[in-house]
Amino acid sequence: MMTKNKETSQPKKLLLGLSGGVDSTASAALLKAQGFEVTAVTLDTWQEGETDRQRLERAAHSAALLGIPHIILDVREAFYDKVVLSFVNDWREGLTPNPCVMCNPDFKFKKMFELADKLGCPYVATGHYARIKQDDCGRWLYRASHRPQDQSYFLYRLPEKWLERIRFPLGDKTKEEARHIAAATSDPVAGQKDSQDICFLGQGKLRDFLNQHGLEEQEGAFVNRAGEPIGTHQGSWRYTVGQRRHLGQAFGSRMTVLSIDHRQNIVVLGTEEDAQMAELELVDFIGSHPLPPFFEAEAQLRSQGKTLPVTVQLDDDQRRATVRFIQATRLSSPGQSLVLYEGDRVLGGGIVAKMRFNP
RNA sequence: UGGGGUGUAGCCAAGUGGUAAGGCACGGGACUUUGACUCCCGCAUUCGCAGGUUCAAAUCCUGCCAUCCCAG
Repeated sequence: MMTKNKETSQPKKLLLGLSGGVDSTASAALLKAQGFEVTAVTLDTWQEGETDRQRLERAAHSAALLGIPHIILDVREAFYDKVVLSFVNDWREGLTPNPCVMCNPDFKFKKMFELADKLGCPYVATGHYARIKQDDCGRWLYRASHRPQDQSYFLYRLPEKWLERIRFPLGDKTKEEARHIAAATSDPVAGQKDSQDICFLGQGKLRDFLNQHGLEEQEGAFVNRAGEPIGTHQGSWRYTVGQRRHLGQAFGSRMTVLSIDHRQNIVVLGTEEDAQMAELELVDFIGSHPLPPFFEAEAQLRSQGKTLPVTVQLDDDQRRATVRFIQATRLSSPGQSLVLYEGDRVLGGGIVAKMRFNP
């Protein structure tokens, strides 16, 4: 059922990222109903396993049902170079990267804009749950209307110049609404599960993946904060800062990974009290717009994480920031992102570099 | 060898006559476009071994074994 919008004199050409999942399919239907001349693109990013083939087929199927042109873009090599390799390299350097945060600006949207320009599409859209608003300063990324759906955390690194051309049709929708809309288009898509781990891991587990990519595992020492050995670990790559389960060894009580030294293959463990941090340093900071050198904000260390009141001290070049938590909070991990909000508005964010624990 | 202590699941550990807490580890699931975190479920027919007392024993008795400490 397609109601052509009469008011829309010229169709607005738009390139939509169609993954074959619920959200992008619903987006396609919505955008079409809004009078956009939609072309769908599915990025073929990975080669392993059946699941990805099925995903491409579902996307093609949905596009056909909606009667919109569909392009499958083979970007496997670029994806590997840009996203996968830097992911592995980050791990090698002792970081715990968030591939989605980097993939969006550095790869996914980038590729889509390239194609959009080639096709002469002024607009680019995805099924992300986020909004974009404009004020005197320009455009800002906002949280989705429905907080449980909000994915702005993953998008904070999108440059402002792109926001003008981006449309997020699901920004004010709930997951249920999206599911209904998708169901009206394509049953098999609507039945898809939401959950997703790192998209390029396939069936395998993260540790196996890292292993296959050259991060060998070697037994080493668990040490306490004093540096005294208290156990044996299976290889520092198997752990991530903040982890406090599946350590592979019983210590009598819960222990948390406080830090990891991949060079010396040492994993430092502490108690839950040891794992509280009051302050951290961000690098690769990106502000949505120029920000004052010192300000208050709310911070999130995770997409669906708690909102934590903080003060932010920016360096002169606005590339680094010191974030102080009003209340000490459980540690994050180097390589993860901290995103700053003012209400629903995304102020910016950066990559966690150093954390200061409680004495 | 003599004296003392201890032996409960992979680890730690409650439980001293009434029919095996808990934590960690492990397995499974939920949550989730990141790693984690969190949540749920499962996990000793059996308490070093062998006898004995008792309606009833991991808990009492006897013997043996193992292990730790002290003793020159």
